[in-house]
Amino acid sequence: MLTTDIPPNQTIYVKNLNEKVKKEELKRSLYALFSQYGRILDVVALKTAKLRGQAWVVFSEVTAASNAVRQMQNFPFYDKPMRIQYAKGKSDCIAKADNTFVPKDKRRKQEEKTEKKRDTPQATNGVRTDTGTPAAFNRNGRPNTQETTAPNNILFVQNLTHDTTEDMLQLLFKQFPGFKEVRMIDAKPGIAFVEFDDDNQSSTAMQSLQGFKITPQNSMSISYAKK
DNA sequence: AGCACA
Repeated sequence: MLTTDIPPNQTIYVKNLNEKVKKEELKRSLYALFSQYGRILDVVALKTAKLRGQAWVVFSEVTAASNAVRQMQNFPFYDKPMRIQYAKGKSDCIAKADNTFVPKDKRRKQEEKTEKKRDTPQATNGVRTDTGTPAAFNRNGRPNTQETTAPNNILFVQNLTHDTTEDMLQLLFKQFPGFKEVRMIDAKPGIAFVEFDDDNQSSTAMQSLQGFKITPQNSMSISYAKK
């Protein structure tokens, strides 16, 4: 059968990643790309011989991971189709929240005595049933700080981190119909122009990605470019 | 291909 023999996990295991991409950029892009499926608690990527080309993305909910596994399967990411599965084990950041974390030197046997689970763990009260939620849904609760610039098929993106690349933005914007290209200016880091075929398509992308957190602390600000 | 927490 397919690679579905691994039980669901709130962490996804992503492989076939482009190994030329630097680790920090890779993590940032994965964060940006997968944020549309839910809250991301951690992204782990190592560049060791054994672990390059792979990454783990930890979601706060299993349902988010499930949607990501299905919907982003084979997504062309830095020119290579992503292969996504559930992770085999539990991420450390989850184990720490669980109180089941054991430092790495003691992991030779994880034989657990199947001790009684408490009925009231702390973080299972807000289960979200987001099946069928469309992709590229941004859940920042901020009001729309709409500029008064007239609609334009070209968008003006601000508040990017200075190491944001055209490739990273392309990954985000090309999900929307009518996408043409991303342009950045070396002399002006932190901003970008994104072109669509027409005003309606640019507007749709703008509304979906407005305030999108490109990192946990940087939200993109999008307006129409001036003519 | 490769399942870790530099």
